[in-house]
Amino acid sequence: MTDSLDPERLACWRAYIEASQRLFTQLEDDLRADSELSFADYHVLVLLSEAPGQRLRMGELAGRLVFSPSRLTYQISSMQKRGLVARESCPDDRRGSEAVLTAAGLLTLREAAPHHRRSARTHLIDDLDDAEVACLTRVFERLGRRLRADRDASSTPADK
Amino acid sequence: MTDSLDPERLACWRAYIEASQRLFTQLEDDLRADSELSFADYHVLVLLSEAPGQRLRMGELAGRLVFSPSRLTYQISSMQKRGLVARESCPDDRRGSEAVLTAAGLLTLREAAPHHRRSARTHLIDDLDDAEVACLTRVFERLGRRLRADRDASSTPADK
DNA sequence: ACGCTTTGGTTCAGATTCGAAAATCACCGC
DNA sequence: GCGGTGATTTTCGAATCTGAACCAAAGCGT
Repeated sequence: MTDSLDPERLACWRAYIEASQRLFTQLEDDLRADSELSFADYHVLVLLSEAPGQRLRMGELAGRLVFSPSRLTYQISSMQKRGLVARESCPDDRRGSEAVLTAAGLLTLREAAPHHRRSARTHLIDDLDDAEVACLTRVFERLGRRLRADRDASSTPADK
Repeated sequence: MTDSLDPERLACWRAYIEASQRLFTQLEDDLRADSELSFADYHVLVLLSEAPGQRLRMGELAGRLVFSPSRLTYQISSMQKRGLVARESCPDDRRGSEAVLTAAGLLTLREAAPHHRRSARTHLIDDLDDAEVACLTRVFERLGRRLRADRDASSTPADK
């Protein structure tokens, strides 16, 4: 009762949820249509390609992808089988390992990128005016920061 | 090259993708923490509870949930096992069947709703000012309409 | 009424995902 | 240096999801 949403905000919430789910599935479909990559595959390739040395620790990658640890293991194994990434054990910390982008992976990414960008643009980006871009950026960067903080806080219960 | 995104829009895109993924997983976790429902379960219950007669055709449900047909079958079967919904064959069209909300399902929904609303509010909604709500609503309703239209168009290739 | 195509749903096999427990190694104080 | 504690990743089993094949009923033309 006391915590019901007013109609405007309820409509906002629902529109966001539904459209986002549609958009994510559409992006998946597009990506699979003109490359051999899933959205997750693509995202991994992008992150690695931008990382120094084109390599990242598993934990770091999982954090940025918002993947559970076990999902990341499966994901990387799958990409490893297809030759897109390699797994190397970390020199500094022998507990950890890191994913490294291969030449084939980079090539695949360069191949897929234009298609994906086009897909992102036609489905959402080109349809936004400057004010909307500014608004979305502000909202979602704030949201991302907060959710990241929440997660860190709950994993580190250094409270009180 | 010619289709690269300017930095503002790239940042916008990435912030949206990452924050949304975080938000969706957070909502799942919250929901599971204080009820026995997944986000999909909850969504099904909401749609049924608002439908006339608290019943919906499978196809209709699949369309609104953005689920593949087989996924919906699985989803409903699972909820049926738990007594949240019942399956009845449609009188008008004997091919079809419809999902009906049970008393237990309605009760479960009423139980879970306040928690979920609270979660939606603390993670996103309460953090938005009125202008942002208006902006998001406008953007995502437009996006939803367009994606729905795209999908209908591709399934009905009544072109030319 | 009879074939043919289409539509609404399900089933099945296989791929993907998750959570929990285990394995591996690092770090710290003694 | 040794045992305890913590961090990082993998393994394992169960749950979920997908696409393709399938079935039964409806629609349509003849």
